[in-house]
Amino acid sequence: MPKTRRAVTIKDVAVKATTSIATVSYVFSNADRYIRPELRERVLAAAAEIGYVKNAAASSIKGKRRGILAIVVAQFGNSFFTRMCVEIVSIARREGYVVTLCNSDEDPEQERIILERLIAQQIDGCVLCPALSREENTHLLRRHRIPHVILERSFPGSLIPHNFVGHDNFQSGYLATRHLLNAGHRRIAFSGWDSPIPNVCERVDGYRAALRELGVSAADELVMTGELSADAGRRMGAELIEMGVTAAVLGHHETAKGALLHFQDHGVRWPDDISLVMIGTPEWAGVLRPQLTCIRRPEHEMAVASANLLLKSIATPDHPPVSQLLPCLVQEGKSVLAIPQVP
Amino acid sequence: MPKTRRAVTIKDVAVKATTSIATVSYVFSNADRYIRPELRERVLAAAAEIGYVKNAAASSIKGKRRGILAIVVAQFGNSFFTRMCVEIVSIARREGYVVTLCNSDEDPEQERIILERLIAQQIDGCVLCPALSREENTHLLRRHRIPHVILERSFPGSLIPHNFVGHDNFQSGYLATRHLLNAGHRRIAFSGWDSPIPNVCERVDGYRAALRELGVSAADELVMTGELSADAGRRMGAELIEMGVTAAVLGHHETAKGALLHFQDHGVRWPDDISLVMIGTPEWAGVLRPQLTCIRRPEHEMAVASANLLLKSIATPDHPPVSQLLPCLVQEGKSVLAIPQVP
DNA sequence: AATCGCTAAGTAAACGTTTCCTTGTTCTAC
DNA sequence: GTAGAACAAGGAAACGTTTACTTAGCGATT
Repeated sequence: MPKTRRAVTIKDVAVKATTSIATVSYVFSNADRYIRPELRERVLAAAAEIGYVKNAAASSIKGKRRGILAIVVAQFGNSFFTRMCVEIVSIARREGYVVTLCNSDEDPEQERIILERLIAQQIDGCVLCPALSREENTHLLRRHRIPHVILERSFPGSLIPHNFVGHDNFQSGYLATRHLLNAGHRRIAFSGWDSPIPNVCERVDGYRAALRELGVSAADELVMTGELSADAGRRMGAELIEMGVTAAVLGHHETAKGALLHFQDHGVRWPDDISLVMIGTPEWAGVLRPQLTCIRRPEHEMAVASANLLLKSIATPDHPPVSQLLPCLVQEGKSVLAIPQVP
Repeated sequence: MPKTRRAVTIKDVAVKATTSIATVSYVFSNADRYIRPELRERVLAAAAEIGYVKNAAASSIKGKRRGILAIVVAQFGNSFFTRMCVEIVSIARREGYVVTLCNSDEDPEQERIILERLIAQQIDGCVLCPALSREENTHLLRRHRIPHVILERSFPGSLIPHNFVGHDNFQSGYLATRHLLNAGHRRIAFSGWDSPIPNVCERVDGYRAALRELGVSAADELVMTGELSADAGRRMGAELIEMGVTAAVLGHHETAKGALLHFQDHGVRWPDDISLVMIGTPEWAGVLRPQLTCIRRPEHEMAVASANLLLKSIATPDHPPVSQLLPCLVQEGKSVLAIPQVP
C-alpha cells in the first residue's frame, strides 16, 4: 500500500548534498550570503535530483511574506476591469506573487466578507475597486496594515489619504462634449448612469464645463441619467430622439448599449440622424457599424500604475500615499457628423 | 518610534482567556473536540477583543492545506472563459479557498512556467484549460500529485485518464446545422477557426453529420476555416457571399465577428440575404440587430461541474478520474429565414 | 609564535499552528 | 467505597523554513 509519500524537504536535500539545513536554505533564499560555487552546485544538483520544491507555507511563517495578492473589483463583468485584472495579475506574477480575483458585485456587504476572508488568508496586498465607491471597508485593510491601492473610484472629501489610481472622469466628459462641439453641434444631450459613485458623476460636470466654455447653454432637460441597465438605456435612447438633439454623449457603456439597441430597432442611424460619442470602449463596440467615436480610458496605464504602486507600497510600507489620475483620449470612429456653423 | 507591532497570535488569545494554546486552537479549527460552552465563549470573546485572525501560513504548514486553488486558461480575453472563472472562484471561495487566475495565452511554454510557479506555491488544486489543447504540461500536475480538472479541451487518444469537464462540440455543430436544415436550407456553408484544437474540429464533424442525415451532400468547398482573427473572418464572410449559399454556420465567434463586420460594411443583411447560426454567445452578440440565433454552450453548468469535481478530487485524491460532456442548446434569434421546400 | 580578522559553513532557536498524549476531574457501577 | 470509564483541558512535540549566532579554518599582522 503506497502510503501518501512525505514531501521532499530542505532536510532531505541537506542530507543528499552532505551539508547543513542552513546552507540549503541560504542557497534557495538569502541571496546576500556567499556560498562556495562548488557547494552551491552540489546543493542545486541534489535538490533537482530528488525533486525538491520550497514549501511556501513554511517559509511565509518566518519570512512574513505570504506571496498572495488580491484584486477585489465591483463589476467583474465589466470588461474594462477584466482587462486591467489580467494585466495586474501578469505584472504581479513576475514578482513571484499569486493573485486572487474577487468580485463584490457592487455589494458593500459582500465586499466586507471577501476582505475578511482575504485578511484571514494573510494576503500581502490588495487592489480594491470599492463597491458603490464606499470607503467604509477600507478601514479593514488599514487596521490590518495591508498595503492597498484604490482603483478607479475615489472618495471625495475623505479625510484619509489613500493610494489611488484612476482615470479623469471629468476630462472624459469634457473631451466627448468638446469633440461634438468642434464638429459644430450645439444641441448636445448627455445620457448616462444615474450612479451613486461620485466620480462617475464628474462626467456630467465635464460635459457642462465644455458647453459653458463655448457659451452654449446646458439646459437641464438635456441631461438624463438612469439605472445601470440596457432597459434604462433604451428609454433614454427614445427620449434623445424625441428631444430632437443633433448629438449626444453616451456617458456610460451599459446604458449606451440600450440606447444603441433602441436606435437599431427603430431605424435611427448614426451619424446621419444623431451624432454620438461614447465614454468607454466595451468589447461590443467593435462589432457596431458605423464605428462609434469613443473616449478610451487609460486601462493599460492604470493597470501598470496600480500594480507598481501596490508593489512599491509593499516594499516600503511607510511611504506616504500616492494619488494618480490618468488622462483619457479620443478614439475616433465614424459616428460624428460635422455640421457647418452658420456664422 | 512605533516598532512594527507583532501580529496577534493564538498565544495572546490563550493568555487573555486564561486557558491553553491547545484549547484556543481547538476552538478555531477542530470541530470534533468538545469544549465547555462557557470556555468556548470566553475564548471567542478574548479573540474578538484583541482582534485575532488565524495565521493561514502557520496552519497550512501542519495542516497540509494551503487554501489556494488556481485556474489556468488559454484565452482569458474570451468571455466564455471569463464568465466561467467568476463562477468557479465564487464556488471555491465558499469553501474557504483563495483562487488565482492565470492566462497562458495559448502558449504551452508560458503555461509551463505558470504551472511551475503555482506548484512552488503549493496550490491545493487546479482547473486547467490547456493551451493549444496540449497534454504535455499536465504531467507536472500529476507528478506533484496536485488534484486537477481539465476544462473544455480534451486530449483525444490520450492514454492517461483525466478529470474532464467540457461541452459537446460535435453536438454544437450538429444543432446549428440541423436548425438551418429544419428551416428549409440546403446549401449551407460552415466557416470557423482552423483550430489546432481537436475538439473545436468536431464542430465540423457535427455539421457534416447533420447534412448526411438528411442526405444533403456536404461539398468540401462549403467548409472553410481560417486563423483565429477577425480579418480571417472577413475573408470568409466575403467568400460566403461569393459562393451564394443561403445559410451559414458561423463555427467560432472570433471569426464570426469578422464575417459580420464584412456583412455590415457591404450591405449584406441577415436573415434576408443569408441565414446565420453562430456557435457561441459572446458579449457583443447582444448589440447586433437582428439578433443572431446562437448555440449556447453550458457555461454555468460547466463552471459548477468543474468546481465541484475539483473539490471532490481534493477531498478524495484516489477517486478515479471522471469525464463529463455537457450539452449545448439553441438560443433563437432572428437570423434564420424559413424557406419553403419545393416537394 | 601568538593574535587578529576574515570567510565559509554549521547550530539551534524561533515562527504560529496542529494534534497526540497526558493529566486531573467527575460520573457511574458494582 | 472503590475501580474504571468518560470527559474536559493542558503540555509539548512536531511541521519546514529562516536567520542570529557560533565555530572552524586559515592567511596576515605584529
